[in-house]
Amino acid sequence: MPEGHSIHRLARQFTSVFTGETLKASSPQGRFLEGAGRIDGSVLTGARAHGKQLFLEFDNDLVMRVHLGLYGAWSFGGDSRFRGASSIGAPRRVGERETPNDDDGGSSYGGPPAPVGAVRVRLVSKHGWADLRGPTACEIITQAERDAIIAKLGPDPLNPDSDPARFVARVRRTRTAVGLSLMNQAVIAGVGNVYRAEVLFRRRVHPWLPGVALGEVTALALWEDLVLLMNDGVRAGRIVTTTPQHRSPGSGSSSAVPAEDAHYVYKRTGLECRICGTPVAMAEMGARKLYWCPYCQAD
DNA sequence: CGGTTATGTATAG
DNA sequence: TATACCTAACCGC
Repeated sequence: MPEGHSIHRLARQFTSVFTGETLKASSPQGRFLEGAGRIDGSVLTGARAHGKQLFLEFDNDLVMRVHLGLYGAWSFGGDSRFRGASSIGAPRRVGERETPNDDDGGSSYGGPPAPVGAVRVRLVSKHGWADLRGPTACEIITQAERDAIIAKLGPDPLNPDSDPARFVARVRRTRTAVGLSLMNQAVIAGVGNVYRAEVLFRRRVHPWLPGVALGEVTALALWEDLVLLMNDGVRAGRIVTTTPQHRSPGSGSSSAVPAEDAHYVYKRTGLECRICGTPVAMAEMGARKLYWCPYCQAD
């Protein structure tokens, strides 16, 4: 999936290319005909993200809520305003970055192409288009319903208004393993399986440590590191958690780091830890694969 | 071409 | 805990 950084990139993309535009909405796949009809012809007034939830807001006071789930993705195309990422969502390879727009970048735009694959929703302005495939959730809701959904989520490290103390108190109140709480969107919103494994490694926290045994300083350090990592993810369009001294020489900005150098432990089972050389371990936690270094993250 | 896999979550039992 | 959801890339045959 798309962890929180991808959803915030989408909010930014929709804000920059579609806000203020009248949108034609359709469902080529046919599974969102009614919902598309309720926003068809409306003006997008804004887009925002909280955790992995994307909210597109329209001038008829309706809100389109999208959750990409495990394999949802948006693709974009259009005139020169649409230059940049043409696809944001489910990555298909480790360390993958978003696919660049291979359009010629000219100002010509003759309308969207024939839909390819199962397009749940297609939004079209006079400048470009957006296609949504494979979301786990896509629905039209009211602003009150949107507020209720956000209220149930924990603080989002990518939201500057988030209160770190809420996360610190919540994670330390329960005996639940820290590795599980990081995946609980009611505890902290936007963290997924990659950021979970990587931030625990970077802060040298044993994944099975009960929350009550996590020090306040360490809990805050997890939060602060996620703020750093996820904001970098928003900038780069991919998850890179390694620092330059732990990568092969020569790679510059995080967007240029080779995929095999992007992570410390995620999907590196059996490979040597970049710090100590111990083979990286893997186990199931919360029905997801968890990766960690048994030496650097000893309990 | 079929089986596997995935950065996720809801629901059933 | 298990399964369903439902999409596309990758891998081995």
